[in-house]
Amino acid sequence: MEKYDPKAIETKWQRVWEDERAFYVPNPEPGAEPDDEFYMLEMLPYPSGNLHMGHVLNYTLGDVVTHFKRRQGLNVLRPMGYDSFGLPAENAAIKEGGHPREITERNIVSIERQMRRLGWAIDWDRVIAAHDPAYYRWTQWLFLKFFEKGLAFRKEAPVNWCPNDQTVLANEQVIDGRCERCGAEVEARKMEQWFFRITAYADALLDDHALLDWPDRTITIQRNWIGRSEGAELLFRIEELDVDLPVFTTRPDTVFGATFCVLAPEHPLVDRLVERSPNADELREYVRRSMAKRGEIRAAAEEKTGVFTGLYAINPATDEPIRIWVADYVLMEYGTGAIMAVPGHDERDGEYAKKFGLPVVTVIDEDRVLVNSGRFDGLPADEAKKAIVDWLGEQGRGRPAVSFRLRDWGFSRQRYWGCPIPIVYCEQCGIVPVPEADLPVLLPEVEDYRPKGKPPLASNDEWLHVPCPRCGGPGVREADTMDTFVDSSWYFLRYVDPHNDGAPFERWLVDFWLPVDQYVGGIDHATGHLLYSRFFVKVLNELGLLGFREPFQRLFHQGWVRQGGSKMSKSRGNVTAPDQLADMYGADAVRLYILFVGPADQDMDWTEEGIEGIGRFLRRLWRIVNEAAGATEGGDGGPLVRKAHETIAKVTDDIGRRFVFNTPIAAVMELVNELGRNPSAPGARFAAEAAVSLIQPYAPHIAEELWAQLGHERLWEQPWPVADEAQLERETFELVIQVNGKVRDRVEASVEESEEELIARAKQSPRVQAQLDGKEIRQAIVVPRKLVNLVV
RNA sequence: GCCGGGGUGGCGAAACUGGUCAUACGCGCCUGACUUAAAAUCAGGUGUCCCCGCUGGGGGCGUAAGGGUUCGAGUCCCUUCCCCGGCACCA
Repeated sequence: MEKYDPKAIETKWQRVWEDERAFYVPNPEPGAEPDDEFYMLEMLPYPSGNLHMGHVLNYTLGDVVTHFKRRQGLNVLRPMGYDSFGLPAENAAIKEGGHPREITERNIVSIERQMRRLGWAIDWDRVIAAHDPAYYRWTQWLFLKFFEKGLAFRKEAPVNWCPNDQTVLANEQVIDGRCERCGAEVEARKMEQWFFRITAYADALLDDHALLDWPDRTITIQRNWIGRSEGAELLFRIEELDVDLPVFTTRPDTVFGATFCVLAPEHPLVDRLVERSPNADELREYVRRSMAKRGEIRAAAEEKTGVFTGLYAINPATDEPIRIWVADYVLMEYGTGAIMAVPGHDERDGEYAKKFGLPVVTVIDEDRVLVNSGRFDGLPADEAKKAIVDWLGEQGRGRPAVSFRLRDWGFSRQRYWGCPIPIVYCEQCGIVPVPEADLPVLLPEVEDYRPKGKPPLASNDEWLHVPCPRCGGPGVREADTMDTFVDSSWYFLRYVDPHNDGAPFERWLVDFWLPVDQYVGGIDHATGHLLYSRFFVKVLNELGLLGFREPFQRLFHQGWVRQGGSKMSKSRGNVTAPDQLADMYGADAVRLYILFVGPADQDMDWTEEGIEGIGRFLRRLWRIVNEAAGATEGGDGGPLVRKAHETIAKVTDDIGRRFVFNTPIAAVMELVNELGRNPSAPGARFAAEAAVSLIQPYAPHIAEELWAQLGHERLWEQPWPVADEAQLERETFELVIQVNGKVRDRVEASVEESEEELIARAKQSPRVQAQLDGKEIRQAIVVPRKLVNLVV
């Protein structure tokens, strides 16, 4: 028997698979109907130079499912790509020199080598990269479709502005309110930006959760993020301005208790209020200061602030004049940017009223019934909501309304390394889309990636100034780039048709493969990528580009693999990179270990303690299977054969139904241990074959080699084993005998025995008799094929 | 504060719909075999307390804490404590 040499075996089989194109998946012939196709997808990596253990967990898990489903006879699409635009490469270029493209492409080469080293079954013909013009051409094309529909648009919105670097910062670049690079305090600034109108899909995004087989917590996170609130919009008349001020409330039942109104400092009516206000100077100063503060700073304020405008609005329920205030605890982004304040029943309003000495009226008593509410007195609060809105509605002073917390998706980035936005600004024509025929708008070369008050792309004058596509007059290109989440909102569609240069994808191909049958990725994308992609698919569906409404049918979140910071890794020194670990123990050991160490959906602190044990297991497997290879075929029945069938059933159920990945490994270990104890028992060969076959999705290299030593070929395409029900059937079982719920004895019993016979046997047990000690048996519970419980 | 997830041996964790002395599988540790020795490998042991006629056998207690439901609870219900994650002036 040769020694187990993981490196040699792994190189050998990886070459065989590549030569045979074992895991390349051709597209169907046109007209093919979806039947046995299965789309397995893991979130694509950002190509940093190195794989980390989180990647290894993510992609090994996907790999196990891929092999499992393939061997169950499904046609499995399992592609890979790179989310290759984005800040890290750009920051590296700024810091160390070089071009973000060179850095990115070097990293892609490196990360792909590491992926191949781990032996993942990937269709490398379908690789895509966000920064490849052949890809981002279609990102731009899709943008144009959204633009035509009015779903991509420009509007003014507050952004993070670093006064020192003269640039807009992404939220991720603001650390504790300061610029991550220079440390200057970041300001809020209003700028015109590009947005996707995701808010128009808020209800669809909520409703279609019903179509998904997703974890509850993810759906809950999305639901909270979208934040649908039902209530009413009520009109508070401001006579001095001759306008009706609309306010949104979820508590129209408390309108009789609305004793003042508050406007956000950004509210469009504020300017007009200032004009009329006796407090104009104070008000103007307050508005100026609040608007320079970012939202988080405002939210963190310990005490509420605000200024009385000196003007009044009419409460539509009481017809009483109430004071109008401007205060920054009211947010312009939510509802109408103005509220009716009900200090008696809203904590925040109450706090405010207390500070400024404003009147407080209680309108709901302890029985949740209305008081001080005129004709509505005595009505239960939940009934009053509708009644009051109806009543105000009849007078034209209110209507039912729904408010969302979800905001439109701002995707302008004043950065270099991203997808250019295909727009030209023309003095005559305004915002003009670049014609489809002129795509892609290639990312221009620039001298300096640092944004200096204008986006880096704008520093290339030659690129920036182009004739207007519509009138031919002087035009200026959009110099912002797109958020990288745009790139990743449709990549899963491109995989099915990655080389198409006439369209982003063929509709029949996406309709054939999608929705994704199993998606695997981190839960950190719950309110980002997973929401954006759903939005994209809904829009593309409406555009007739595809025939489904949801991209990801089933979703699984792998846990976080934490590294560093923990006691363990500090005391143990540096953490080894996955490919180094593969060189030390073999790829199979790394793959097994990351899945064996705990449940895949649970966070873990990375430790290398224990990978030795996997190494031992693989060497033992190698030895024991080699020995069993000499055993004769056949051997029906017997404990070893039964154990093998039980293991087949367990592993199949765990991966297929329960979607758990650590316990199948333990089950195969048990089988191998049993086989090791009985190397020449009947069925040894069968047990060895089962063990090898079952471990193949986890450790495909050693499995393939051992399969060959067992005299077979091409395990990767062998049908997944099926447990023989007949072999699982038992004639006898171990009867557990309990007295008052405590196990007292266990005896062998036949499955044929009746309840009475089992009870009789229980009573006969000497150990039971000792417990009974002459006491009267009041009841006997029998669980068929399991136990008898005697109650005394 | 709100929402979600979780607390099981020295450690990572099993126990899937309440039903086989809870702790499978692995790590670590202990003992033994092989060896001049060590490593590797192999075999055995490893919750806790107690009892006995003590190379064996028996019993009590144990799944964050307390209570409940049940013939039977790690699993279901209630209360409390702790940890992790998300959201957080959203009217």
